[in-house]
Amino acid sequence: MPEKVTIATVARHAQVSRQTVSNVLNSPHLVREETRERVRDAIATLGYRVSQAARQMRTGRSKLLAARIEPTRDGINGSVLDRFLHGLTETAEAAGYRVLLYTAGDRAAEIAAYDDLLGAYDLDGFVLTGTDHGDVRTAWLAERGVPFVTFGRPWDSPERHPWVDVDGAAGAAQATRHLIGAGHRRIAFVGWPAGSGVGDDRRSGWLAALREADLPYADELDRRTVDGITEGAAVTRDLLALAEPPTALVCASDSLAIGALQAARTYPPNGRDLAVTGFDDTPVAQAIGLTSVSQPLGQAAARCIELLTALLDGDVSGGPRAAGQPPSQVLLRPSLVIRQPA
Amino acid sequence: MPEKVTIATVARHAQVSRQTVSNVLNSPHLVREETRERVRDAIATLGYRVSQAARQMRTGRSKLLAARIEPTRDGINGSVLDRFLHGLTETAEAAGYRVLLYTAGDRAAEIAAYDDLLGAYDLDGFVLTGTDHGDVRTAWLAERGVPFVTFGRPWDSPERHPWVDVDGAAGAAQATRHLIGAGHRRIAFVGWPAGSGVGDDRRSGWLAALREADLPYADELDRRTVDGITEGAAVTRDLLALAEPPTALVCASDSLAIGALQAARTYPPNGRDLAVTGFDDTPVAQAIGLTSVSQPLGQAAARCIELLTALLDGDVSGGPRAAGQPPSQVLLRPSLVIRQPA
DNA sequence: TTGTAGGCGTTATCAA
DNA sequence: TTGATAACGCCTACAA
Repeated sequence: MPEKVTIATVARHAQVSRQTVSNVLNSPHLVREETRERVRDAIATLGYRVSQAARQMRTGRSKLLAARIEPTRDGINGSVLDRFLHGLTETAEAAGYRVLLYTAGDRAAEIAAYDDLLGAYDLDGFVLTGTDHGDVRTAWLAERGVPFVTFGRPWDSPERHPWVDVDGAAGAAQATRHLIGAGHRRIAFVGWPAGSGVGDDRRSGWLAALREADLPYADELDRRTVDGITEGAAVTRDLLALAEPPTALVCASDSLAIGALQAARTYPPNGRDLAVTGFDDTPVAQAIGLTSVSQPLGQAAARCIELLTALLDGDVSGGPRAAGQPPSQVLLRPSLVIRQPA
Repeated sequence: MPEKVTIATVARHAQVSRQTVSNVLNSPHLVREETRERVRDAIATLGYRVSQAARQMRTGRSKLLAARIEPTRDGINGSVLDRFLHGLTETAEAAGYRVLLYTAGDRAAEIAAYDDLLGAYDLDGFVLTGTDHGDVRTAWLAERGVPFVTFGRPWDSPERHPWVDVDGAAGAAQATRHLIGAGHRRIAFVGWPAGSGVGDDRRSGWLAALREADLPYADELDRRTVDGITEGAAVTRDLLALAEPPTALVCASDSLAIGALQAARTYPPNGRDLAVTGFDDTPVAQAIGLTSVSQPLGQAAARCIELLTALLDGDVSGGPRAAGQPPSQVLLRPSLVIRQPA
């Protein structure tokens, strides 16, 4: 059984003191080049790796970040988080961090999870997803000076913290313009109940594009419902039954869009032609040839890590954030993936 | 700024020595009940949590498990891993473990990741996914006595290690029987190139069900291709062009099944009726009303954690596994989700 | 430029 | 039943 390789093993092997090895690791400029090389050789041949546990005890930094993995709700939108997580892990690795997973049924459980993770593993920071109005989580973390970034804007509270988000309004506007360009004049919006930051944002893009093209706003074409395939189908049947039905739909999610397509295809007696766009470019959209707004999730994840590590490096103490530098915000532009229904 | 609560703080508060607090935590039976209560009160009021880092230095156990998050390959099958990971995290939490994520482009990178994770974070164990023939990863881990479980059977090598898997043959057989029950007599199989353990397994279920029903095997109905929508469509067009085309298809994945459906719908001149079953019950299947074989992923994840923690508890030393108890294997039965195409 | 001493929070060992 | 002591591997002073 091979002996555990510590900093002492390396020191012995390279004929230097333990401290010199530590210097090579943390402040290489202090060590003479020749010595440095010798130590690096020893490290390589012995396969030494610093023990994060031991380092953490001295420095208080664990090089661990946390992210939540949600219970695949809808199933369709689930893959969004999946791709985001993958990007997060990849970028974090490059920055010398690891991502720890946690689950939480509700906000209270999530805060309990923070407490546990912080206490037991001394996490360096958090990446929160799915912000909503009056998010209690950010308040809790900010209060304790825990570094964090959110993927999603803080929708109301003026709390200032770093965040990354995708411009949903721009995405919806692109989709709407695409439909207008294809000759549509009556374009409905199917979104989520007012009050959902994300939903309202996307709706505003639809509105803006209509205005831009001098198309009138009609209240009957502005619909809200809970997310889901069946809900999307129900709303669509409603819309198609109007005296002057829309010829195209901008949907706030792929789930709604799929429902819309199904409803249109089976609308009595022989189905109805209806152009539909979705949101999130999920695998389902890809599979059925649905035009959808694609979020740059890999990029978003990378920017989250960037922001977080910047915070971490400027905040070695772990104490409250220095008031000096303002937190950064990043708004990414989505892109429209145009497809032909298969 | 609140002082950091350590075992010493608790000891002072409860008027005992540090060691007694440690005993309350790890060997409560050694401590008199009255003292125990006092210490527990102190722990609660102070909000003390043991520092995993410090504990790890003494015990060598990190309470950390690792799992790989794959780059959403196909997009469609990606969500399978997603759901598995969620189950893993949830069950691990209940067992007092946390899940650390890592990525790896290929097998070599994956082994490098093991090395890093083991060296730096001193991980307690690994959950591997997607085993294939002659998996080098399991050999590497076994050689070093690192505890691990695979989700997926070791397909050839007689290496004995704990694993959890879903009975793909049983799933394919169920799908085939369902089609037979619906009156189909010419049922094709669309799977992956021979040599893929998972693919061969699923194919064998189709074969068995045919035999069971005294249906003849026809070579021309036994197809293999790379996974993907377009590939599935191509194979299906091929099949439909046969002199005696099949009326139903059992597919080894939802991707292939989707391709098959698209090909059938657009088969000249007016499309062709074709019953299709998929595999994995992905969100896409749900969305388009595809009958598919569903894997009990949450259960699989839970069994993985069970097996792994059992290993961990019996293997405190971290050394080679005790030869005494044979590793456990778990084969779960999938279920068929029957749907009507929407 | 390199080496020595001490301590981070915990648990194992041993003594009281 | 409880308490003192040492050690896990590392890093930050400080001294040489």
